Amino acid sequence: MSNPEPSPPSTHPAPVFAALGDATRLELVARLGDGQAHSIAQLTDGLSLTRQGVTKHLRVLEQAGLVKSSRVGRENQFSFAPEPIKLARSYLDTVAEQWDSALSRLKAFVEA
Amino acid sequence: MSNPEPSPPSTHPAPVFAALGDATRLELVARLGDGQAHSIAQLTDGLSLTRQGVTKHLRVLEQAGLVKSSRVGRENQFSFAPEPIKLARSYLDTVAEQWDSALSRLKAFVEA
DNA sequence: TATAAGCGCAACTAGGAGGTTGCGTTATGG
DNA sequence: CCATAACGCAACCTCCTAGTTGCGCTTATA
Repeated sequence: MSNPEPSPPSTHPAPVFAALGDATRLELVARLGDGQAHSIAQLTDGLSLTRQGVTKHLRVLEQAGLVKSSRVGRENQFSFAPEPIKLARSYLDTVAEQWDSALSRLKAFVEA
Repeated sequence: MSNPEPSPPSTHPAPVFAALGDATRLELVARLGDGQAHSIAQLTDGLSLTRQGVTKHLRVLEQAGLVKSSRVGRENQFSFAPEPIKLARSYLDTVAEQWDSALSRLKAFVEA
């Protein structure tokens, strides 16, 4: 770990959605949403998969920019990073807005 | 098609995110966001993959509830369905809010 | 009534995702 | 200084995904 392609901020939301498209990773994100840093062992606890499995998920989250890691002592501390969440949210906002305005245009056309 | 597991509304956002986690499917969603119904052949046009490939993607979107289909004549008309988008958005809002409140609690703690 | 458009189904392939195990390395702590 | 906790790396496995092709069925249309 510690260098799984820091990957530029990536303006494309698909990888972010893909990273969020897994129940285990959503659970990890939820746990990291407490603002605290957690070690891999901590995050593994309670999840029914091995530490290496968790590590792989964290790597995916990190490549999507949703998580940042820093080695402290013998532990690898992971913490949440909110930027991609905002990106994803604004994308969904765009889609919803496009949909709404398309609908009202259609409605106006029908009523005309 | 016509019956690829209508799948109950599904309150879990992971499948929705997974469906959105693909550039081709995001493109399809964007095209369907115009509020119009489009046939598979229409949606295939301009995408560099076969009709069957597009069909598979549409099936994924349909299982996630993001798209609805109805056979009309010899065409299968697909249209956008906004509910899962709202679900995903509210989930992202929850995460962001959890993050913000956790941060302000930490800040208050430090300043105390 | 042929022909063509639009589709569904099934089989197949290559590659990636999720998951495991085994083993070696580096820090902590008694 | 030695045991152990926390990792990283690599190999491996299974299953799903994205994509293709071939074929046959149904619906429009010239």
